[in-house]
Amino acid sequence: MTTRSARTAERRAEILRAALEVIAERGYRGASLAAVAERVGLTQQGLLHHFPTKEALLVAVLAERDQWDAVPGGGWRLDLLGQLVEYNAMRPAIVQTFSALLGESVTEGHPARAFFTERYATVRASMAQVLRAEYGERLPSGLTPERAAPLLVAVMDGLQYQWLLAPESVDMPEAFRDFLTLLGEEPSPGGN
Amino acid sequence: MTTRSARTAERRAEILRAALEVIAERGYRGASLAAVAERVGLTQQGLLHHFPTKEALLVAVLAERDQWDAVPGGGWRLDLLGQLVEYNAMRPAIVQTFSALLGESVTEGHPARAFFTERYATVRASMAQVLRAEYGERLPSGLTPERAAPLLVAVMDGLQYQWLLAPESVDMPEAFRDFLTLLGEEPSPGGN
DNA sequence: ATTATCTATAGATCTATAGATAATGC
DNA sequence: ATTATCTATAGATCTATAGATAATGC
Repeated sequence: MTTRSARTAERRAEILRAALEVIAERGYRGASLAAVAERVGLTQQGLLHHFPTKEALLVAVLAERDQWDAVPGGGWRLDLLGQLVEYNAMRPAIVQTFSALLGESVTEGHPARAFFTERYATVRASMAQVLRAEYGERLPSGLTPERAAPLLVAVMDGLQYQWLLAPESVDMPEAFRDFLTLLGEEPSPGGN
Repeated sequence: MTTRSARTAERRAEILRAALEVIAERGYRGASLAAVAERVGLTQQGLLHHFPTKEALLVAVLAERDQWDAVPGGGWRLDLLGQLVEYNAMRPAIVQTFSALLGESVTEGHPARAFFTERYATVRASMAQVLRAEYGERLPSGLTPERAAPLLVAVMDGLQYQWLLAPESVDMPEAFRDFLTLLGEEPSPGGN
């Protein structure tokens, strides 16, 4: 890696960071190239030197996320998911970016649609594996890992929206732990 | 109600229907007044006679939804929620409109933000009441109705996104019933 | 009279392309 | 030589306002 390409990589990283912020604030459709460029001290045309189209910029943002989510060594363990949610609760900008993109992605012809469709298929399969590793073929509730996985994913996403809209009212990590309890633990024997 | 205002009301209803469709396809930021107008056979300026600004049109769409959700006679019962989800599974356009709007609403200065913030506070409180009516102060899992309510809401929203992105892969009503099982039923005694 | 709708248009944006200039690395 | 960045600009949109005309109801 020459000095030159290292600088390019650095510049691209700056641009991606700025794009992430602007998308969090305005969504992808509302994020103008000029706004992203301004945040890194470039003109809009200067930015287009690094990413030839707006869509290429989005794809790069999404690709970075994918890398970010991949856990070295293979899979998640169930008890680490709670920590992931705690980590997310400290990074509202990232959560907001991807919540906004997910929302937009269900509209027709959105450039992130294929990304999210594939991603959710992968994440459901991966969560099913995590649940199987923890509980075997049946969770305590009787659900199979494949049936429980979409619920696990749905709770994570749904809580993010509620939390973004009312962070003081929704304790996202606590709520997620509650869900894990629901999935795996018996009612406390002394309960009413 | 005079004939005149009845016609006006009809026209407004047509416009709202068209706006719902266009928002489902493009989101609010991507929905142009011209596209909505064209769908009802009006010019963009003709549309603005009925709704003076784009934001006023959005507010009217949201207000209609509120009315639509309100259950006559007060509250939901837990077993009716499953039917609501089944009904939604037959109306992808409406689900898509509100999923797109929810996603956009977390961005800054979005005109639907206050609506969703208030709505979720209300819906959480309402779901807590439903759960209390069904289970009393503790669900079988030991959770209080107030702790379980955000999870119930999160599952409904999260499943909608997964279903919109992959309707063949995600059986939304079934998944929601699974969640109700998780909330309320003991593991089958004969389970492993 | 009032309501509904249209034509014309101002004033902002937005993405992307063309082509020039400055900076960097061999 | 190549890379980074800029100025200039084409070509589409978009929202909203102004003011005219057509249709409707008293």
